[in-house]
Amino acid sequence: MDDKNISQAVIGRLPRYLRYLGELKDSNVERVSSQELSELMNVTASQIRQDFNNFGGFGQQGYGYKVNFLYDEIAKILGINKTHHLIIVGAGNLGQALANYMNFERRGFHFTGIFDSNEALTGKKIRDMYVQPMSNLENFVKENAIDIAVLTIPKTSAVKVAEQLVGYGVKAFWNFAHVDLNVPDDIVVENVHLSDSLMKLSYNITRKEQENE
Amino acid sequence: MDDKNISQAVIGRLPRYLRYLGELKDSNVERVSSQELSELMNVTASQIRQDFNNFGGFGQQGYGYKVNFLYDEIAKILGINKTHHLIIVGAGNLGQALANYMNFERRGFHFTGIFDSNEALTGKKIRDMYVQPMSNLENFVKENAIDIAVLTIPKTSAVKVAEQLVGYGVKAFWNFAHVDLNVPDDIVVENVHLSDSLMKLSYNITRKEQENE
DNA sequence: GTATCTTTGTTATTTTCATAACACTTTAAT
DNA sequence: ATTAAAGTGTTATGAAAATAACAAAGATAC
Repeated sequence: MDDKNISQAVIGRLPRYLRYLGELKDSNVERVSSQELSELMNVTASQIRQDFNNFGGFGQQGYGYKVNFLYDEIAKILGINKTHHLIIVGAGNLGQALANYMNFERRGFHFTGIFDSNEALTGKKIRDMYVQPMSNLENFVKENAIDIAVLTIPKTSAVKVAEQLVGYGVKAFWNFAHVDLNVPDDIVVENVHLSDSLMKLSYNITRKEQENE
Repeated sequence: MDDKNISQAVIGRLPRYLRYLGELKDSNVERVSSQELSELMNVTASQIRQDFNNFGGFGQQGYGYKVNFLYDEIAKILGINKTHHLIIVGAGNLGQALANYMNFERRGFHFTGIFDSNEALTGKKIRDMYVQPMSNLENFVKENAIDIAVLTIPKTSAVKVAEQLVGYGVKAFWNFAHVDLNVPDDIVVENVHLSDSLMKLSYNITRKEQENE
């Protein structure tokens, strides 16, 4: 498994492969060819083989891929096995929803705390956890070796809070705030800009409408 | 504004341009060059000029771009001015959060209804709206000319519900269900697969960790 | 066991996307 | 007015990504 430098385009496709492989697994399918998978997923077989080969090739010529093995390998690449400690910063609508909705534990993320600057929320029970005030943040992050922060706070405070969290030792952000974080290069940021996504939808609707004229 | 065939790569960058231009606007900046914008946004000036030129070019040589004008043009391209009618299907954690959190109205989306198959939720007040049972769906969509459905239901029901909604006249989906919808080509789908995003984060953390060894 | 078929891994080609280069236009300075 | 500087639109080049092609490996059938 040589990890030279895989493009984010490839990485972005891995979770989808994993999803389909999981379904095959659940249906007790033992083997699958790139051809079959390509028809199922609506991508080219060539791309599938290229993608897998970035990591060394998981198949057997003349046979195909063993579903279980392939699934496990991709899961490993994605780091699903590794354990990380995660907090949610911002216990508003979205923060609460993610706390309840995402199954962090099942994905190897230990969800250990949720914080909000609005002290009216302090102590509110969410899932099996109590909202903490921001004044607890520094100690909590340091003591619990938190490496991931989910940012569900307004953009006005996101940049500053992210900088603070980096200072406390956080290594990665799942950023829902609608702003670009200002963090060092060795910090990982995955942005989820929902309003950007909605605008793309808007564009594509408009385009389709124009096409049908 | 000739609309030959703009790549989704370009479209995907437009919302970010819009965001930065909005900030410049708010700071009463009147003009901006591709060079300045490139430094601000951390992209190449060349890419900015190329992107804008897909739509005909909005600047003046030797001067740059007028911030207000450019902002409005990009907003127009993204179809922010158009009005659409939108419902949320699935009033669970995520559905409720989006109802409260997204400012649909400000983006030209008329949010007109929210539905859930769990009848215990029927009548629950969310924002200024009451959760409706799925049995209302068909009539509501047809009578209110709903063109967008936000899907925040489990993947087990998403595919079927989407097919039904297409039958009722829905033209676009903002899909949060972790599954690929099966809809005709003329239907627009924008997927937000949060767990995929989380896996990408996971991968990149693992990668950074390995680099630092 | 041999021959045929399947299907991968990998190399070659094509297409798409990003960057660089530059001619031409406008602005600004003297 | 003339010249220099700034900065776009656009063309040319380079890089990256996707697809196609194919040889080698293994599976299957007889």
